Amino acid sequence: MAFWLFKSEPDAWSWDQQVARGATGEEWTGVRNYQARNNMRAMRIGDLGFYYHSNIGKEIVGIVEVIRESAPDSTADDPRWDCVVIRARQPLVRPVTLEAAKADPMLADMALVRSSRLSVQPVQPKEWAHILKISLTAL
DNA sequence: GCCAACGTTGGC
DNA sequence: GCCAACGTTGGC
Repeated sequence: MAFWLFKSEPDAWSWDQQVARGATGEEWTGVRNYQARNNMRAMRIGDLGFYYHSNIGKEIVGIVEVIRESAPDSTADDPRWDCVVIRARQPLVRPVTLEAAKADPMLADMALVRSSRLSVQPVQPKEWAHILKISLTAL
């Protein structure tokens, strides 16, 4: 199983909206970047991802699960774009901010920290575990 | 609101 | 196939 990170501006589609979709999940539409799309194509059902709020909050707020593998994006007029479906699993015990991630040497190589604008990123298992740990110990 | 970083487009 | 122009993202 692999780990990922999905960025979303809460103004456009927030964690709360994602949660409200329940087990049905939500098609992760709108990605028009090859790298991000390729990351989605590499996803398998059951893979987990962090849900990151960009612009407002700038923090990882929850965990999502891939429930459908990549298929044509219904909002795209070009067949080269496709996307997965994700559902909310659970909120983080406490959000992990970009600031906290940047300050943590363990996360220095994380795509998010390296100021990548990539909207769908891979997360290393060590990074995944470490962020979960921060989320718990930040209390 | 600014702007740096970066991806994409299109003319040549 | 190069590269300038342009658009977008997202932190600050």
